[in-house]
Amino acid sequence: MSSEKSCIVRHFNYFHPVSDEDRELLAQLEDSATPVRAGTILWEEQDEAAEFSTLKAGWAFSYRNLENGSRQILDIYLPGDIIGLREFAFSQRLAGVQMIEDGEICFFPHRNLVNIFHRSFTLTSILFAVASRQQVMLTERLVNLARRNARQKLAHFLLEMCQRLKQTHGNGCESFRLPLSQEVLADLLGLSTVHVSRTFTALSDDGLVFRDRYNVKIPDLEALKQEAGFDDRYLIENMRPLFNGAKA
Amino acid sequence: MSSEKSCIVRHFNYFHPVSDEDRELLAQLEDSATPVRAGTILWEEQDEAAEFSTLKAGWAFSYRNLENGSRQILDIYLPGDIIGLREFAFSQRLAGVQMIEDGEICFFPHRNLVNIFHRSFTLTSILFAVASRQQVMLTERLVNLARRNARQKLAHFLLEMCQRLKQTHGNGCESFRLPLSQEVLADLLGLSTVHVSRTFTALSDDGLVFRDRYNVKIPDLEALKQEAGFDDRYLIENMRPLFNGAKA
DNA sequence: CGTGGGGTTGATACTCCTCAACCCCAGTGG
DNA sequence: CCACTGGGGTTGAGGAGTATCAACCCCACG
Repeated sequence: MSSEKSCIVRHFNYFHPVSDEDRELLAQLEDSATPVRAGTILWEEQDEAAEFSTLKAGWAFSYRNLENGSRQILDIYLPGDIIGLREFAFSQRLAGVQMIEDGEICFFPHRNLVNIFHRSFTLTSILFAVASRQQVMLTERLVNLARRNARQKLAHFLLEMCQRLKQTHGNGCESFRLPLSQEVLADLLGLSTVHVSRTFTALSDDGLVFRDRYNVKIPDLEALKQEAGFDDRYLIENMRPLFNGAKA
Repeated sequence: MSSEKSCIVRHFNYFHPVSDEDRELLAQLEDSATPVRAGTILWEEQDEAAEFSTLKAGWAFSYRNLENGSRQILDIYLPGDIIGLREFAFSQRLAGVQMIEDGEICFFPHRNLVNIFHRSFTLTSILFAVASRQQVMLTERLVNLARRNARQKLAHFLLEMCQRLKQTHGNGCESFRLPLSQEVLADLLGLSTVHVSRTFTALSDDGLVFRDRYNVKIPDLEALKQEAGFDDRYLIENMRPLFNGAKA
């Protein structure tokens, strides 16, 4: 299971078991994994968009550069995540993607996606679920950016990350590694780096979050959830009922 | 074409021509249109999610209510739009939906979506494209909320709406109807109603936007696009290349 | 003719930004 | 082994942008 041939299967299995046949189909359609160094830009805005990719190892993020020189980070991608589904209906990239750490990625041409639609009902449903989940996460981030103050934004983001890490890598939330500089956090949360720093010290003064380099400690999870207005339901999808009722 | 039997086909045709066979399939799977009054709540957060719906007539919006009493509006839906795709992988609604004006909607059970995956490759691809487009629009709104000031937020939103209206209903942008109160605009843009009012008067003083009740006039489109940092590429999807290359 | 929803305007307060100085530390070359 | 350098982070002072509260206006509607 850990040395899975396909990049994507591990991620898919989280949604629904993948048959051997489907597993074979996936392996056949995706390109082989290639290593990428930290800082590498996988693609930039306005590049041609003809494939998506899956992260086999390492972290990455997608971003938009604005007219005024600022940058908005849109997603953080963890190992197993699918990158670039967004542009399926477009011929150009609408956001750039950059590696945060060394890693490995597989490319998967859009036209092969269409092959999946032809050949596997299960994989199609899973892909749709992945897109659905991404949209829901985006929605939650939108609310976070629009309606919460710096303290809540930061707390909410940390909780989202530790929940995601828990789901896919089994870490706990009390203490986890978060290899993001305060600049990245600022661009992610729509804040200045200065204010991110201040917010961390404020949260630390209140005993809610302790950050040392890339290590984050959350001693009282419930207290922080309260502070952030965090409700993890948006990260807990469940598509089994759909499958159960629909085979007929 | 205007008196289309299916709610959804008109929307789909915008992405790719729909065959008679597919047209029949859709008609068969969706429930019949039912009229709904302005203000009706189609569903609320945490309701069971087992279907999505298509707007045949009227405007609607989706929203999230926050702990602190504020409300964030997530999307504005126009006639022809699909509502609730977001929750495909979830068993609960994550956002409520309310009608802005009298209209008509069709419901479409999730499990029928799965039937489409089984039976029509073209419709599956279009559905995926619709999800893709929705995600892209959400992304652009996220950037708008996170990185722009009130003036730009409002300008950007007005431009997005008039572009969408142009695409689906053939209006021009110089003058169009926008049946949204300043309270709705505030909840949409993450502002207070007071500041929305001030921003309108500021834009009007500068000759960029004139609003009278629900009518909006934009005398100089280019000037406003400049002001807002608006680039319409995110609204102009194009999935034809995909189809052309993938049939084999 | 009163009532209420929607919008405008003014005064004040708070959140977060910007600029600038400074610190810490790891890596590099002499 | 030490001095230099640069990236990342912290702290302070001042200012921009937007929120909040409150009063008021307008007008459609019963």
